Amino acid sequence: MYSYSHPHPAVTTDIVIFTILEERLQVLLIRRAAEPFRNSWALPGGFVNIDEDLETGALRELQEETGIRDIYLEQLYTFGRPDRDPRERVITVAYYALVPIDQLQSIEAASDAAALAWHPVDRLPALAFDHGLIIDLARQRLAAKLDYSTIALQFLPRSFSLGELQNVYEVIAGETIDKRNFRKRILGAGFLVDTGKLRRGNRHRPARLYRAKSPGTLSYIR
Amino acid sequence: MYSYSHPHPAVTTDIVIFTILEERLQVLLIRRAAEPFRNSWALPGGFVNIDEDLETGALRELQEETGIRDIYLEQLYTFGRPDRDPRERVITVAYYALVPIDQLQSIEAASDAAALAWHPVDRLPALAFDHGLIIDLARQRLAAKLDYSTIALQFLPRSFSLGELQNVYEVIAGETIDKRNFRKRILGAGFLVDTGKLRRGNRHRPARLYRAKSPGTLSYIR
DNA sequence: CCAAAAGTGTTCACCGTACACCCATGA
DNA sequence: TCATGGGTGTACGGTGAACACTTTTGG
Repeated sequence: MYSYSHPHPAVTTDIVIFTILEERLQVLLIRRAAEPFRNSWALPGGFVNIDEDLETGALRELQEETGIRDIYLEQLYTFGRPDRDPRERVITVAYYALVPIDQLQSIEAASDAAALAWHPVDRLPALAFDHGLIIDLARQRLAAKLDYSTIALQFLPRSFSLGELQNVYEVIAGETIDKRNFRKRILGAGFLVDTGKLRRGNRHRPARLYRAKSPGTLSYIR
Repeated sequence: MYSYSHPHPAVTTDIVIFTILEERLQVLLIRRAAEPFRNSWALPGGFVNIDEDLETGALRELQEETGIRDIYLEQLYTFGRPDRDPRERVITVAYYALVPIDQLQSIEAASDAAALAWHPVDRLPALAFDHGLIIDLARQRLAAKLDYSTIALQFLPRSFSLGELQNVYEVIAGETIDKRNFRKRILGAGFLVDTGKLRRGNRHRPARLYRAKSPGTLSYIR
């Protein structure tokens, strides 16, 4: 069954990095400096080291190319069409990651690439390889997970208002939600706790701040 | 980013092949003839050819090792811990497949391996590599998909009774279901059509036979 | 005082769940 | 005639959806 005689393909990880910026779901892309697809936009990613776990490799690429650390990361799907890279056989294990909106500044600071930019997922430029497919699948997965998990919390700082959380839902689902129903559903689910604090300083009524009951952990609903 | 200098890992596909047999969810395993894990049971699978799509490779392994063709196949997850194979770095793209109960006989006939056997998922023998983890994840995915898709139909012949379908649900979920509620829910979902035929020849009242409205296609509910 | 977001309840339709008996057949 | 699975309806509680006004603040 197993032998050493087979030619081995290259294996990479690519990461679809989402955030919410300017009321839109956006993806972090890197402009390619080399052929093929020179000057096209592409997902951050790269080769998996020979002694490195797949997820570790994805985290390393994330850190090296964008400076991002300690964020939610999940394996998405593995893409392996033989013709997806014109140079050699490259199989890519795609991941997706979510960046909290309060950590956006730190990205440009830490990354050596000035070629990084956020792009709204509904207005993507021409993309290298099959990265368009990958982003599309990631978007579907993210939208599906909104309904039955606490994944939306990964976009927000430790404490946040219900209005901010509702905004995350609306932007990803692409539709507005009734405020009263949303609050009933979210508070009824029981994974938020009231911090007792208020967000003041806006020119309107202050919002109660909540935090996740188990921060960092993904919970499932129903 | 991409270069030819990196050492490339081996890439395999492994397939968790499910069926329902003797009122139990079972997995098809192959007894290993070679080291490592000689004489342990393992998932069918093998190397991806260098010019072959991942799914094509999985289908080919399925055919070669078990004789099975034309069944439901879906990518599950990619496992890549550096130590998962003691010989060299092997990344495996795991798939799962569902064999209809009316195709079980054809398997032993077509496979050259007398070392193939069905094992109930809740009574598995010692398994090679991380194949225990893979089966466990596949089982979770299958159980989850029961609730929101028509995947259960993949275990049944073209036409089947509601009792047979209910049995599939019960065996996979591991719990009994109220018959009237089940029938209301399934028929209400609208993806079955009455064939008008009856299954006779048992020593009890004949059952109406149904078939999928779109056979082969997976539909989603809600 | 005004603009802007926060906060709050009720009604109704629908759906999942609990629950028990008769039917048709072959042996 | 009897054992076996097939087939059927109703009542109830919970949940998701629709819907509008008052509150609090900063400028």
